[in-house]
Amino acid sequence: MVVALLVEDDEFVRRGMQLALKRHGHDVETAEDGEAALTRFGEGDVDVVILDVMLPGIDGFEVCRRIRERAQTPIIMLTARGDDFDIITGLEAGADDYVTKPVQPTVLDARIRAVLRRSVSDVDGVRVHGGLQIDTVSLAVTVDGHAVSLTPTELRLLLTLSRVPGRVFSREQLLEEVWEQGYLGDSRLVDNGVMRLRSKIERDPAQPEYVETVRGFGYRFRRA
Amino acid sequence: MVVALLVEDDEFVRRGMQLALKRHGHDVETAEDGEAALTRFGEGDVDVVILDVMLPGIDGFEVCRRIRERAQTPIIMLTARGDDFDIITGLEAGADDYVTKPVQPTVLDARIRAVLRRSVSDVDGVRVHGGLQIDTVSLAVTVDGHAVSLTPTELRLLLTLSRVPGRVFSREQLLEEVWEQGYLGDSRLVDNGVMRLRSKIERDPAQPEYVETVRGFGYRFRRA
DNA sequence: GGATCTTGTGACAGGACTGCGACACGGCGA
DNA sequence: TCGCCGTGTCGCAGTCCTGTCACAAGATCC
Repeated sequence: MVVALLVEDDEFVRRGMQLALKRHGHDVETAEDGEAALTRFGEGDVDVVILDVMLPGIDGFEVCRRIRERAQTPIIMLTARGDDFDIITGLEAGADDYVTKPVQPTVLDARIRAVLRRSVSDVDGVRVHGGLQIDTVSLAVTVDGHAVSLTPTELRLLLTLSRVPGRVFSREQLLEEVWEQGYLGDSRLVDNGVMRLRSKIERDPAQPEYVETVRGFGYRFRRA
Repeated sequence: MVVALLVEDDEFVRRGMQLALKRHGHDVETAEDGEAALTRFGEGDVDVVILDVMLPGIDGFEVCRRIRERAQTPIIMLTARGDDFDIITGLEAGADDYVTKPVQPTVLDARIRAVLRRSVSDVDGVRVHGGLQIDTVSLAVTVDGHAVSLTPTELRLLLTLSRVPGRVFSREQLLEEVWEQGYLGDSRLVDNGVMRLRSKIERDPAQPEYVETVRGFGYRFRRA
């Protein structure tokens, strides 16, 4: 039985979704604001968090960040608009997925299953992709069994990209996430970072199998 | 031009809303009960359904469920004010949004646009149309199971067109949305873009099954 | 059937994007 | 202080993309 923590301030939406998710076989606990959510989360036993962005008090992004500080529990954000800004901010705050409201219970159920499936590959803090192993706790990286030594920037880049395999990250997003604080610098910086990372983890950097270029858009970590 | 199917039994309300929505630039077809709605829907070419809950015969929820069995077309429910039960039931039946009556035309128009923007068959970030799959997160496109490599412009074009299948996009609209910044260039540019896209995703570019030409108006993505 | 307008298609040159090497700067430990 | 390592920046070359033109093919209207 999956235990979901649903954080939503609108009582009717909360009730409705709780009901619907229970029908899909999940155990659903609820919280109506960020404080309550963090408290409940701290008590443990939560498998997945479904988090509304708009909350009274601490907003969803902040709740997301605080949860991420302590745990890798999957988080699905609920955003009201089809707004890309929300989505990007959410993913940057560490969310695993996002769903736009109003949401169909079946869709949400599918997302929950998808996100749980994905997080299984992250058991014990180790991400495995082919011959590449990333230990997100000890920060050790091995390729085909051989330990690789990455610099801090390379490591952050790899961790960021591999957090959501398959997702395309634009250079701007990577600058913000990896290099932090609105970097105005040349986005060639990202190219260089990628090149350096590839030279260490790819068997053949000219034919990368982990970090792919998506011409015109950015980079993505190849989905297994 | 967006085609809306308005299902409402009260003739006075129906006429009024039809008129108002037409003023907002939508093409509005009407049905006065569930039977008629399903029949009309089956004939195709409906972009969005506006569905009263209280209908003679088959009620709105049931109509909603039956439409959901065959299509992901967005559905906006009209419910009597303050009836929260309706809202939850509606969302569970697969509605995308709900509006309480009496409704202001501008509000309804805004909802229609919002619901269309949020897009139709975008579950799990994957749009599926026949043999064509578009993953809007990883930006991967496959045709009949084979991965296709699209250039940035081709991809933006495909994403734009497929966002609202069935809707006709004029060359000017495509120039704005795909090529961005008030492009003054030849609109033959769009033709060329479409040609290049077709050559990659269509089985027989001479008989396109995804990107259709609407002579004199522009292009549209065929509805599944 | 012919005139006219619209769309499809190939070719091509200019330009954008990316990979990559080189280099300088600054922090840090020896 | 020196040397090393990590990092940001620059420039260049190759590749791929794209805007434009010209013309063919097809649709539409009279």
